[in-house]
Amino acid sequence: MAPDPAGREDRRGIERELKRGSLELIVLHLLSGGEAYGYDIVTTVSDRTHGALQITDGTLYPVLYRLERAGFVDVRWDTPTRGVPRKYYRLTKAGRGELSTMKEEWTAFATAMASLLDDDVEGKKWLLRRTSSRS
Amino acid sequence: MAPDPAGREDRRGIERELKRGSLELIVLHLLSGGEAYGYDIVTTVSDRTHGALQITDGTLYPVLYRLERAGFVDVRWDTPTRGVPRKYYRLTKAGRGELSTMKEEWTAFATAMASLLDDDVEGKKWLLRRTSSRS
DNA sequence: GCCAGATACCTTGCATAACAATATATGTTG
DNA sequence: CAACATATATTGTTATGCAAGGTATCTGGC
Repeated sequence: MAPDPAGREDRRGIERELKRGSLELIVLHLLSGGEAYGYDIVTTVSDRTHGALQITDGTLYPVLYRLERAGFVDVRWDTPTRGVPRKYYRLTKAGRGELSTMKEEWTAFATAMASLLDDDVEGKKWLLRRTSSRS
Repeated sequence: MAPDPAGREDRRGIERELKRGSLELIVLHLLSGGEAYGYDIVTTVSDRTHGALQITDGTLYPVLYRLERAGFVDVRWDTPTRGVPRKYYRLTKAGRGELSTMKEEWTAFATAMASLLDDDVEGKKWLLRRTSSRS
């Protein structure tokens, strides 16, 4: 809305990179609650995460297209006589399988990261491969 | 070590994408335990995560270069009369600040993801923006 | 009727980063 | 001296998030 209040666009956050590979999982997960259309998903993601996660429509539509191509979602056009046409997406069986797989992969990754970061690196030393014994 | 036991390399995993933006954090974190050189970091990452996280040297060196350029690490060449020359990296003050920032960003992201995925999406319905009251 | 803004979809081009492949040089071992 | 491990570096490929632009419909104000 606001055209960027103050200089915050320079916060070249890593967030953009973090989303990589997570968006498909997010969309698949949200669709497991029933069919939905693109514009709704955009706002719902921001909603459910209280703004912590945000995606733009320019990002989402390619994601949906990828999911459709891969056979993970089915598409249905809703073109009412009155009202803007909407494209509804619904999980397929393969989509549920993929959701399950991606969830596991994400959890494994997050777990590995968390254990790495929680690690007290101060105490531990490096592998200390020695080329010559300096003893 | 094992040159890929069975057909698993076709698992065009999302893992590659998940690492996006996390590697710098990982490297900074590991360096907080003291100086280290590139080759060592590669094996240490795999080591500390029990193989769950792996990076190649072709990936790491650009990361280190980026960190150096940004002023987050200092570099020191070690060229012994005997032995392969090594390039040692050490966190700068700015590097510690960045580490702290990235850690927070990563945690915020992971938390948002976790809460989203743990969410019982079945029960919740979509925002249900209605164009016309169908009552 | 007309204009502004919200809704809803779609596409193009750019920047970034992970990685395979490749190259170089040194050290070690048989 | 050949083979392998150590150690650093670069190039080209590829994937994807996103800004920026576009189209079309509906609603409300005047």
